[in-house]
Amino acid sequence: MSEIDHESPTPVYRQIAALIVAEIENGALEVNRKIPSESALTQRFGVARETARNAVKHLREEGWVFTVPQRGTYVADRKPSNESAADE
Amino acid sequence: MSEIDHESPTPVYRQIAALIVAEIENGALEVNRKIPSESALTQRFGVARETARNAVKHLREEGWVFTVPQRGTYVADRKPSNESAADE
DNA sequence: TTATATTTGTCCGTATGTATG
DNA sequence: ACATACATACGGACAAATATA
Repeated sequence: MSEIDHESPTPVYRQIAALIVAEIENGALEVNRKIPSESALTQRFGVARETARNAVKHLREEGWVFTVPQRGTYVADRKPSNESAADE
Repeated sequence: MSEIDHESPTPVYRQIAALIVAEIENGALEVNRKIPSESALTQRFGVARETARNAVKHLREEGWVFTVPQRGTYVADRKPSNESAADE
């Protein structure tokens, strides 16, 4: 029951990115919390890993998340913060 | 089984365009859905690719479809709509 | 130390579809 | 009808760092 429409003019990776943004905005994904891993997104949306990576890359470029190599990708805080965070 | 008449005074690309318009109007091709690719039209109507491209171009100019670079050509919506679009 | 699992990083190749010459 | 280029999407593979056992 993927929410992904492969026939849409909107690229699949953009659709996934939009869904994640929605979860960030509605609070399902909190600041400094990990978002689902690439392989998790791959399974959840039934897409190739490259597509999941592309979605995350897009979110990164738009400032929604930041990625820590070999650790994961976390929801970015747009507001000033005094703590490092991103540990778990 | 091509519905194309090469002897007709109507250019082949216009005939193809008309057939696609008919499919849009009878609902076979829905709004925001992809229309057949250029190569698909090429095979289906047994014409050169340039001819297929020309048909699509004609449809675009008449507002029946819109093309998203590197993605495909889609049936346009003539009515005002607050498209979900999947954000930005 | 070793082993395993997870996660991101980085390559390879293939296919489709459009854009252009 | 040909070739090239680019964006998107899929599939696979291996490496490196991290975490746990």
